[in-house]
Amino acid sequence: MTLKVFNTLTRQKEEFVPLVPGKVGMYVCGVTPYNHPHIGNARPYITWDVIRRYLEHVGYEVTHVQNFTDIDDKIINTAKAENVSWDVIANRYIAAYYEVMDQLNIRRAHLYPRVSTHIPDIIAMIARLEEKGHAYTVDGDVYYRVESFADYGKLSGRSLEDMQAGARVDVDERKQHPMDFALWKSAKPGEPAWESPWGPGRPGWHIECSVMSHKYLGSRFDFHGGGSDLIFPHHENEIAQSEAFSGEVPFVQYWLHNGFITLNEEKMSKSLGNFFLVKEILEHFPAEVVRFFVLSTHYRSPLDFSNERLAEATRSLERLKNALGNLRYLLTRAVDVPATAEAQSLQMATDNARKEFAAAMDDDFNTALAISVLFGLAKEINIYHNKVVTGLVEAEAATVKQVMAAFGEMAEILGVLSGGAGEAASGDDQLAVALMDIILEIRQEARKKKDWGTADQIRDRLGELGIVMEDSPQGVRWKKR
RNA sequence: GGCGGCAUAGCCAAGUGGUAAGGCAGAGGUCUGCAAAACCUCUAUUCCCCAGUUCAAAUCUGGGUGCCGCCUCCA
Repeated sequence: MTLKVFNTLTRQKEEFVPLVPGKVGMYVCGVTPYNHPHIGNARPYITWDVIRRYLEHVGYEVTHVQNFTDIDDKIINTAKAENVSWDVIANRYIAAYYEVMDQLNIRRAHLYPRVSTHIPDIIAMIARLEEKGHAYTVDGDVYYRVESFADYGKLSGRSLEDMQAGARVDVDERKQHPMDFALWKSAKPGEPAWESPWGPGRPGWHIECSVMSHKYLGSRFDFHGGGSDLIFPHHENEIAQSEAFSGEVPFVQYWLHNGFITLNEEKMSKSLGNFFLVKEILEHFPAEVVRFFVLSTHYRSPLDFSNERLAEATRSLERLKNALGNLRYLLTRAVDVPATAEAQSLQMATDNARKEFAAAMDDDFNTALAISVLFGLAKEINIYHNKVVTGLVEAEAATVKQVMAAFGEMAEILGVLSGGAGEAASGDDQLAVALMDIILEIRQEARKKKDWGTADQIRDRLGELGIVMEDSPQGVRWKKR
């Protein structure tokens, strides 16, 4: 099985070959921390988290770098409005970023470089670009000369002529070409500024990613990702900067871009004002459901957000949770007996699921298909569980453990159904379990006496607390919703 | 105007040449004090429309329609 990824640069799926065997370098464009992240912001990070988990699962040593654009107009404006320093805003929303992304079970990147701590590196790269004739200075501003880079437009598939024709913005007359973009912006009064050979100022937007990816991943690396709105101009400009700077081509082996989250079929964005903050969503839905919802569609497809869809994802995920619950139950009942035909059949289904799951992920990280594999395995688990519960067969320990391991492994790659493998109860849980035992005992006695009123009252009241009761011929089981 | 993407059942969604995965919702059944969960069965002769290529097309080609995105800060 070989991993294939869709490369935006070539517009086709390509076999993944790492630059250095066994290692992967990935750079993911991070946020500008001037506000709380919305669900659209979260999509790329969930996506790249799963990509990283899968790459690590198949044995790569991954270095994941993700920046924070902590110097920017929007941050400066927000700071002005609140009458605080820019770094207060940046730090506040970086903390907010970590908080919700942690809740979403997104593994932290290895490095989170910030613009403000890389000014000397940025100045050095701009100076070098100027030396090589790719940049020019006008009144303390430094611009990248797009006409000096022959491949300009190769990522977004447009030529400089096309773009001139479609230009909708007022062109700065001082620029040599309308598409020339700022590498260094001279400081206006009251703005945060750093000393430079061109006078006090701050970096333009695009240069940071070229600088930081180069510094931490080298002049060439494997993956670069972000939302598809970054293709132009941000990533196009990065290519122009990085390749002109190092002379090494291509700077990035595989460009991967995720589709947008939409709201009523329209792109969700802060500038349009149609967004849901992650922290608000997490007040109403478990983080796991949000993750599952995002992964239930291929990362390149648009994904329409709504409460209805999240509710649907909740019910859908419930099915997998129930199967996992059944598997845990089987584990408590499992005995060392020779594998029955039923156990062998489950083993086979598990082996197949593993293979199909890997095949799905190998095909450009098709999580939607991978999830369907999990549903297929859940059904097999439930069938076996039914046979055990009805006393048809005994739960065979080796098989059950094997299924648990496989199910846990797949769930772990997706980052859902945490605690996939049998986990020990914590102190609080043990107390809860003991209390539940007592309550269930009382209820069972009531049921024996056909005192349905009491039995149902207990079930209803616990139901209000989110505890679901399931009666079966073998006794009662309960779970938290 | 330029560039790119998408259109599959009530809803969501996989599927890039071999005869429509999966989930949600719905119907019937098994189990059950009732419920829940689970299992079984059913729910698209058909993949926006038209034409073409092919033994064979949801999948390829051409045309049309509709929707979305980028070209300006944006994940």
